Amino acid sequence: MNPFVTFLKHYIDLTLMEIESIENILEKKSFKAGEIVLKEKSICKHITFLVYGKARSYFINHEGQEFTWSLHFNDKDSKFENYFLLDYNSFLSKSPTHLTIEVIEDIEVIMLSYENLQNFMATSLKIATLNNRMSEIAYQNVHNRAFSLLTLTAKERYLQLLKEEPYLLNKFKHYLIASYLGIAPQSLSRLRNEIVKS
Amino acid sequence: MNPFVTFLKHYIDLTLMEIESIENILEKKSFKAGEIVLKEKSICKHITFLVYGKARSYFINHEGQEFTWSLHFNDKDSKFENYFLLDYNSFLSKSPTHLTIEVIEDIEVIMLSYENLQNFMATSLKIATLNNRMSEIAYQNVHNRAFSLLTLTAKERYLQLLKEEPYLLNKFKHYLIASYLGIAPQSLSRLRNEIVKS
DNA sequence: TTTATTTCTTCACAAATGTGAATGCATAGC
DNA sequence: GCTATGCATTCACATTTGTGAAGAAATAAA
Repeated sequence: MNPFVTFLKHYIDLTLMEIESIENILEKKSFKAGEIVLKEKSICKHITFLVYGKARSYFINHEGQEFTWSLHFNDKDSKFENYFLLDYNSFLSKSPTHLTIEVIEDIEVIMLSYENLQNFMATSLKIATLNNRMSEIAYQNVHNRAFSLLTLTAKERYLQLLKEEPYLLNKFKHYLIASYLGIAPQSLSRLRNEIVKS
Repeated sequence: MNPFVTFLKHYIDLTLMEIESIENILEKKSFKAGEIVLKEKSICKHITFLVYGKARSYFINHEGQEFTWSLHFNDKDSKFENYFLLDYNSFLSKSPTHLTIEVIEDIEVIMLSYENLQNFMATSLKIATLNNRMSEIAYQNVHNRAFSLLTLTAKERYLQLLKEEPYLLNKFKHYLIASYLGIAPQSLSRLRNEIVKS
């Protein structure tokens, strides 16, 4: 079965007919390391589900500094947000995205276009509910992210990461982890050093 | 007409019958300055629409420090998030909230319970779509908040506030603005001073 | 108006984080 | 096994932001 459909079935019961309809509108695609899946200022027109490989999304500020928004991979540790290569904001409002999504290790993805999703939702309340549920989960993720950034120091954010997604440290370069935490790589080194000593 | 219904009509067309059904499940309520509308660790069971007055939601960390999550009021300048006194996160997942919502100036609100909303959505695709749309907007707000916190310095966040919601400075005490920006009141003073001089 | 209370600002100093350079370490390619 | 390259760490120093205390300004109370 299509891996994206398998994923969906964790969230909703689907009949065989529904599964077939969904599979008909999904598109499989591959990207090589270094390729750009979504480009800043473009409009995010697909929900892109990651089947294997690694990617990251990042934001570039006016000084050219990069800030990692999320890290993507698909394995037993993956959380909801790790599977999806998209800017929900741009996708929903058709506004130009601030994010760039870049492939770190060759990936295979399954894409679902905005139009196909809308058409499909119009025919099925069940799918509309699923979409609802997915945007709720996306909401909770970004809510937690904002909370951490507002209320925690860099050290506390690193300790939180150690506790809640320690596997990231093996999967991604430390300078990406640092950028994900919103700090300089040197600061991450310093924090790691302090924590080992204490 | 019920002010909440008036608000909803900016987002969706409603028949007279739908309006009547909605008005039947809405509840008007008042709170005095200093009262708590939503308490930390409780579950947020209502969408609470602010008709008049002022309130704020905040988070308390393990050291007792308060961080203002949002500021609430209802006038010509209000943005979507200013109208609603709720923790969408807790509301959607029925998890205990980390937020406290406190009245700053006597308020009147209109409350819609989770159960009533669910029942209503089940009978009307239109309302389900509206709910969808509202959670999308909520998503975009929190996304922007997280983006600012990740990529901007305190000074840049203050300049952004000056540009995008300058009216907050007249409506709320500066120590609340500071806490909303995630900085100490003294740091806000310093930034204001620097900006005047430059 | 006078006084009391709260908020805002300023200052000096402390703590956290950023920055650039130097070094060490690991890995890939030769 | 050797070398080149990229990454991680460490250090010294700069910058930003936090903190506590004091005074000024605004607001509320008397």
